[in-house]
Amino acid sequence: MPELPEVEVTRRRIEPLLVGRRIRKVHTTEPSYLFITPPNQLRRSLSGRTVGALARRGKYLIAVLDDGSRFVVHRGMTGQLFSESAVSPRLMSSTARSALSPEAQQRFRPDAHTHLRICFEDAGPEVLLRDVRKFGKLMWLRAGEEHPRLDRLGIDALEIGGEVLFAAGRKRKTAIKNLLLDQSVLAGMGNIYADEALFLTGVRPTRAAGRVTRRECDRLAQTIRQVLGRSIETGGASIRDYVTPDGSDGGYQFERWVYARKGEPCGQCGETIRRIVLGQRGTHYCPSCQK
DNA sequence: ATTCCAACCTGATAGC
DNA sequence: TGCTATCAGGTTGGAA
Repeated sequence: MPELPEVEVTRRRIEPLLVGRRIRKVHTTEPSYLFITPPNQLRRSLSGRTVGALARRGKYLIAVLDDGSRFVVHRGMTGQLFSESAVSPRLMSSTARSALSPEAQQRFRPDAHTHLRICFEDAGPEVLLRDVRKFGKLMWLRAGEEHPRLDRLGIDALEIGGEVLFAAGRKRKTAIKNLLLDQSVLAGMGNIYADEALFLTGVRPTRAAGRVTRRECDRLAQTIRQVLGRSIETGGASIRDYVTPDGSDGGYQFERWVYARKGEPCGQCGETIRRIVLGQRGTHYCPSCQK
């Protein structure tokens, strides 16, 4: 679910719900693929701490705690981070929803997919993490501790320039789309925005990275920054599971040109949008606009 | 060094 | 209605 814009919007909006608050207690589910730091250790490490700041690196959210340790969250494909008071149909499964009265649907109830509940000393709302597929990652790092997942990240996609992109693509045979999704090159890029940026630059996703010219890299980098920035402005893309911390939807799904538009006419030329699989990811493009 | 691809997990939906 | 196949916004790690 969450690519850079969704993570950044979440960071900005959940920051006031975390920073300066002292954690009283943390509830978790049982150990699973989701927990890099075992849940019992996570509960122990977070309890009693006050959140000092909330940062973002690529698709990772990093809460810096008052003892210098860090709580790191990656939301994978379906991770949702939100306030106890959030209201959204996306926060429960459709089967669960259909069994409830309309009034009951308005109130979020922690379910089996709610893997983290952070309760605070003050009377304010809890902060929750829900992740149906458990592709997300939660870890706690002591002060100064490093981790390869963070160390491997390349330049933040909001800061990308044409020269870096061009340099990364030299002598690479892989498709330009795959290069854009490589987090060690461009931290934060994800499937939607890779497809959208390539469409707006007129470059076909299958083109070998080494065959993208310097000039195209300049335009591609600029387009990437624009697309990501615009999505942040609209609150991110709510195509499936993504909601902002208060439960409201983002708006970027209404602005996309090609992503999940297979079979629809291209908004620029009318040609039919195609879907192929590239690097195991659904990839969408206009065969006429993208060379 | 680079590229490919199975695996992690659950739910929604399209098609028959 | 029900069953089956396909699809989903991500990342890792190991094989080729």
